[in-house]
Amino acid sequence: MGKPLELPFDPIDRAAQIWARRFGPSPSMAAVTSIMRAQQILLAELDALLRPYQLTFARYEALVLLTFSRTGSLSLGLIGERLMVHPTSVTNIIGRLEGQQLVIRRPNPADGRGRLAEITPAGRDVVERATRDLMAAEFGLGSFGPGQLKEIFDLFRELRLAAGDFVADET
Amino acid sequence: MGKPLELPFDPIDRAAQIWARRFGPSPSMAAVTSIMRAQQILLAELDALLRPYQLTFARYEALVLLTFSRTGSLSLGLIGERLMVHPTSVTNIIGRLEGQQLVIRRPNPADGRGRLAEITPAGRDVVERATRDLMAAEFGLGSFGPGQLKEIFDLFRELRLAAGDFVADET
DNA sequence: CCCATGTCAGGGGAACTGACATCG
DNA sequence: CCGATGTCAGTTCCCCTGACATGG
Repeated sequence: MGKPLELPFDPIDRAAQIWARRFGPSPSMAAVTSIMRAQQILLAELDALLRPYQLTFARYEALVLLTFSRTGSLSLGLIGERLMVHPTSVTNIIGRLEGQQLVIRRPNPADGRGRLAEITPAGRDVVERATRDLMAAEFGLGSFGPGQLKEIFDLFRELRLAAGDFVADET
Repeated sequence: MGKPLELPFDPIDRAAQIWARRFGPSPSMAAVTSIMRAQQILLAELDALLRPYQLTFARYEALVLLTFSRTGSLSLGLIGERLMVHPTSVTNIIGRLEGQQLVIRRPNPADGRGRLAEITPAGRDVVERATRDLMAAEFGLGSFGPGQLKEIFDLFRELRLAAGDFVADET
């Protein structure tokens, strides 16, 4: 994780002030910068928590998704769709998980072109333990209360909706 | 940018529901996943806006920081501190900007070990034009109102503070 | 001598493009 | 034949570790 810098001021807030004098106020600029930094902090923390299991957050997400399926197996295309990652990234992620024996690739009986990724018992075990650690660490969001967490989710749900990730259904 | 998937449901929300049945409710999980996705969407959009100028967001930030300094030049160490990036990443970023003639490296008169990165007129010109584009696009956050932007900033300011990026001073 | 600054080499991980074999 | 599914090769990018030369 990025070492504590302990600057005597908020660098993003300071940049926003100079920015306002130079280009005019732009609340979006401060907001987007803080989102970038927050993601960086969180990803570093999650990856550190997952390192003992030789997992990255992306690979962890794929494993969890597999445990959610009834048969423990999903086609690669569907995995990419749910996790919103590029097809070649799915190939890469599943390939690494297979190398770790946490997943095996099987032909898709329902479609000769496709292949299924199936989680192994070892994979289930790793998910179980890693999940315990992540939940204990509150996914790096321990500084927030339940209300704030919902606030974050709701705010970004709008953004994801506007970006076309999904179409609205539930209110 | 990731093509619009247009799923008929919110994949993160669905995962959160299954998660709750499996491991118990974890609002942090849904929140952190949505932050990751939001950052991915925003970064893709910013990079697309900056592509005509051959810039990434990281390089753009460095250029902007240089325009903020009185002399148009800063030591590499200070750049890394303000942008919160690793020293070797600073070397890389400045090296690329130098290759694009947007920056030049000069010896630091105040410290024989150090070097200054100084923005060139071409660099200032690119910042000017890129900034116009980014502001017109509201940094990808056009779906938010001013109140929501401040909300985002304030929420993540807490997180950055907790992570030790800086120490509180201003209210 | 110790430490700070910056550089280089190298590895890991992820994203994307383009091309391709395979099969529906 | 057209199109979807995965894969592979190759590129870019960012992050980090370790080693190092240089100078305070």
